[in-house]
Amino acid sequence: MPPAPVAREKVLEAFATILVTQGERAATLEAVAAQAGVSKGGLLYHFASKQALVDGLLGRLVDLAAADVIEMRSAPAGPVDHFLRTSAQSDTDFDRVYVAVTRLPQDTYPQARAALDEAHRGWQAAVLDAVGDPVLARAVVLMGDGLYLEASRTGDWDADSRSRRRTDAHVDELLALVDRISGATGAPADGRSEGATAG
Amino acid sequence: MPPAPVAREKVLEAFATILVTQGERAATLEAVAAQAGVSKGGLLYHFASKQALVDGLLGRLVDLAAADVIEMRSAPAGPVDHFLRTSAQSDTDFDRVYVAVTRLPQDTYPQARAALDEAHRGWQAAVLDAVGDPVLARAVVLMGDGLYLEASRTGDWDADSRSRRRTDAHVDELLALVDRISGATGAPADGRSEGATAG
DNA sequence: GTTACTGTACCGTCTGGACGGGTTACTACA
DNA sequence: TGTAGTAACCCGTCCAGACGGTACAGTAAC
Repeated sequence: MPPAPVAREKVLEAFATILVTQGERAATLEAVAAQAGVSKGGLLYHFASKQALVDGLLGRLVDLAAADVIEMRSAPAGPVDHFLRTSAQSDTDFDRVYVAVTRLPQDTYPQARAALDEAHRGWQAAVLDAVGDPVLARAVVLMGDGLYLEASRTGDWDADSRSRRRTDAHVDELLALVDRISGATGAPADGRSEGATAG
Repeated sequence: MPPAPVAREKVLEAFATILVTQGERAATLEAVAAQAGVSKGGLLYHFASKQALVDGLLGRLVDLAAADVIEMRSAPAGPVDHFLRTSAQSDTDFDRVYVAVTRLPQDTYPQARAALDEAHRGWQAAVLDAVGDPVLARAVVLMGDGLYLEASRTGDWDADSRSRRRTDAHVDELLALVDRISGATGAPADGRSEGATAG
């Protein structure tokens, strides 16, 4: 086997990072290559065009989203806890890629919208199974999106998460709120959403 | 008085529209001028540089945000109703400008983050006054952001809002949910958030 | 005469993409 | 063991076009 294509992963990661921190404008092939520590020619070897680069990022998103839903459903503290807690983070691969795709123009890349919708369907279904009520499930998913947006505003995308604890406390309160509602509205189907909310 | 500077408004509106529909990349001076029906020279007459154009958009955002908070606080159905309902829309000036600024790279334009934060503070305060509970207020504002993100994904930015009714129904359910919680948690301070939620 | 533009022409820089190398890892055959 | 071949991986450079911005001459309303 020839040398493992290490550049491909690095390029995708760099693309997402630049999209999030500096925006679509700054995400040029050269800038991405430089961030990845790869030459421009090396980048173009793996992704023959910018469209191919975007497609690669979208593929990565659907993979990570599928993995995230599986992780959600088997999370010890329940899907809701896992979902909201990770939504508030900004230091994992998945968060970075998700927000990166959010920054892409949805009109120019219709597949970006499709990928985001697919991720949402997975979340929605998992949360619904946990809380029972469709309206509450929708509210939870919306709050998750709000947390993503908040995290993307607040920044901290490469710093070593100094403000994590503060954000986590806020999420704890939200989880407690969801627990109260879900307890009052109807019995949860299977998700143990009251496990580790640290009241 | 010489002819009113009508081009200035059109340029700002065009800038926001292109940012939302086609992204930061496509928002070149020439493209903005063309979308506004103005010559490039005419655009540069009002905004001497791209930075000035961005500043103009940010100024417009803070103005519209301030007006929106006032409108919220005097809305017949209460601040929460007004907030969530307008968050789900995508056909008003304010929504377009808000999402447009969201699309700007926050690292490159720090004032964009400041403007967005200012808007959030206004919303948060108004919602808090209405629902009483800080955690619930935070949840509502997060849901509003989620609705903005959803609207920016779903599109409908220049179509004449065919799917408005469907979206509105979903918001009705969310408002009913918020009413139930706010009733159970504590008495609202002054906002009549149970007025027109169409239960 | 000032304000509010239109229109064209131009400059320096950056961008996506093409292209021609070059290195590494593995296989084929003797 | 040697050695030739192949293919995946990656580098560095080049170019036409687009970009932000400048300049300037002209037009029309007030």
